[in-house]
Amino acid sequence: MLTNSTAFGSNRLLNLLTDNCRQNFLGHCELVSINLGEVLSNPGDVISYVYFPVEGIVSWEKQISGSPYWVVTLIGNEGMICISLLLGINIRPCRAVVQKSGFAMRIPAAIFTQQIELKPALSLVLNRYANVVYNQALQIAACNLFHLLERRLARLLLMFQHRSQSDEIHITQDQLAKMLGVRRVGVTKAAGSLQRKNLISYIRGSVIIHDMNGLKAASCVCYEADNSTYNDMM
Amino acid sequence: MLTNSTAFGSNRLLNLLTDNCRQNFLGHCELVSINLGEVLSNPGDVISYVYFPVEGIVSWEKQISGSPYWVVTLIGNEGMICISLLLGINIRPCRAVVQKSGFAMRIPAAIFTQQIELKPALSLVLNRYANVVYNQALQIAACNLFHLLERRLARLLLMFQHRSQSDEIHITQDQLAKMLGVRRVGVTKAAGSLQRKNLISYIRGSVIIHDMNGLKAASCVCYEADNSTYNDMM
DNA sequence: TCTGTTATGTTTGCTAACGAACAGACGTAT
DNA sequence: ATACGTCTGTTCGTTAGCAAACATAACAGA
Repeated sequence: MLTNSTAFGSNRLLNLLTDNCRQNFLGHCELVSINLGEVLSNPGDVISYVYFPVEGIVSWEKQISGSPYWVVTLIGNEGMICISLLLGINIRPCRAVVQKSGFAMRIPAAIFTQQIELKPALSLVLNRYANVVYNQALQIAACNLFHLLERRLARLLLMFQHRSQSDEIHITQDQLAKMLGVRRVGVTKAAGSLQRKNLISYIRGSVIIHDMNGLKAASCVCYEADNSTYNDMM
Repeated sequence: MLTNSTAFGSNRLLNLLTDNCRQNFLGHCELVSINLGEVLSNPGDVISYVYFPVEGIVSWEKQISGSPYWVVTLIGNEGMICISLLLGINIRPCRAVVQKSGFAMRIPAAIFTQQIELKPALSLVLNRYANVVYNQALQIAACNLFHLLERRLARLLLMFQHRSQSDEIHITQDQLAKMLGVRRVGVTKAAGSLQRKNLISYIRGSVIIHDMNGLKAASCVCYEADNSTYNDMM
């Protein structure tokens, strides 16, 4: 039983609960390490565990017939995987892949469902988060429709930074391209442009953010919009 | 008190309830006419009523800062407006505009919340629909990212047809363009192409679908994908 | 019938992003 | 050291869709 999570960081959703409620919930959780490349969720699978990251980053990826996977959002210690269980749906809708190693609290699906029913405070918090997730989906839908690649790339980099609290992101242009649903060449061009503006620099497999405010200005409104939605709701 | 809704058509979500449960729920509803252009929901407003269309079509529209409104989905008698109340969120996230006149059952927000808590069967059905709505959002996000305008237009026309059970759609190219988040000229071009393939024809303010199967083939996978999601879940 | 408004058609030039292919630079393992 | 795989840079030709402007056609009301 885990009573102290500070040694591994903590999950911001669970932090919104009262100490009592959180401790009780954590008693049903297990701390697991999540490792780069690990797949926590496969679309169509029955949900066995719900994850609350406390460190590291997980990508939430959608695939539609005839197209590759692309990243809907990144999930760090501000969120959870997967919310659909809140609605009583026990089938995973998306793929979740670890993009930065770390740790997560995980809880068996059945116990999670039980806890939701027992603890109104818990479902209150998580319902609000579910609403954030829906709004994020609408935001990225609009973003895909209206915003240029360079801005979308800037947005994605900021999302990484925000969730890792680090200015260095270990990722290749090819991976970024797949996340954004575009060609690698497109990312090379956009990243080159951001570098020329002295906002970022990169070498083989890692991107360094030099000017966060500049990058915010170069990104689309969606980064700030998502953050606002989260802060307003939670 | 409404005990018989057949005279006005019915709502497919409510039809999934047992007769008893539905009759009881409808007792709290009021049948109202919804008229072309009427705005049922404005983003940011407090939710006063929840609507269950029984006839007609409502568009669910999102706006992000710096860009115009575009249509996330169309809602007919297969759906409801707005689901966020299911999660206890009483602020409207999107704009809802009547695109085809008809009727809807409406229920005050407070009573709706009460009913949800009282009737597990009701919340079961609506939770499933909420999941459909989330998946639709992901689908349109991918659609905006990967699919060509002509296919997206075909998709939208099929969505209209499906919800109105009519091959004639009263709408201008300019309105279709706004819905899709593109220029009117783009729609003129795409619609011209669909017409040349003998799938549709159109005159001043109305589009007629001549070959539904051909139009399905010309549309993107998203139309069928959304229908499958709905049918699998409900 | 005339006139103003709305809907559709078409053009020109431009840009973002695509697909495909290739070259060089950097690591790492043998 | 060499060889191989991976990552990044660059090119060429193509296309979808943008922005703006203008032309035609249909309808509605005075």
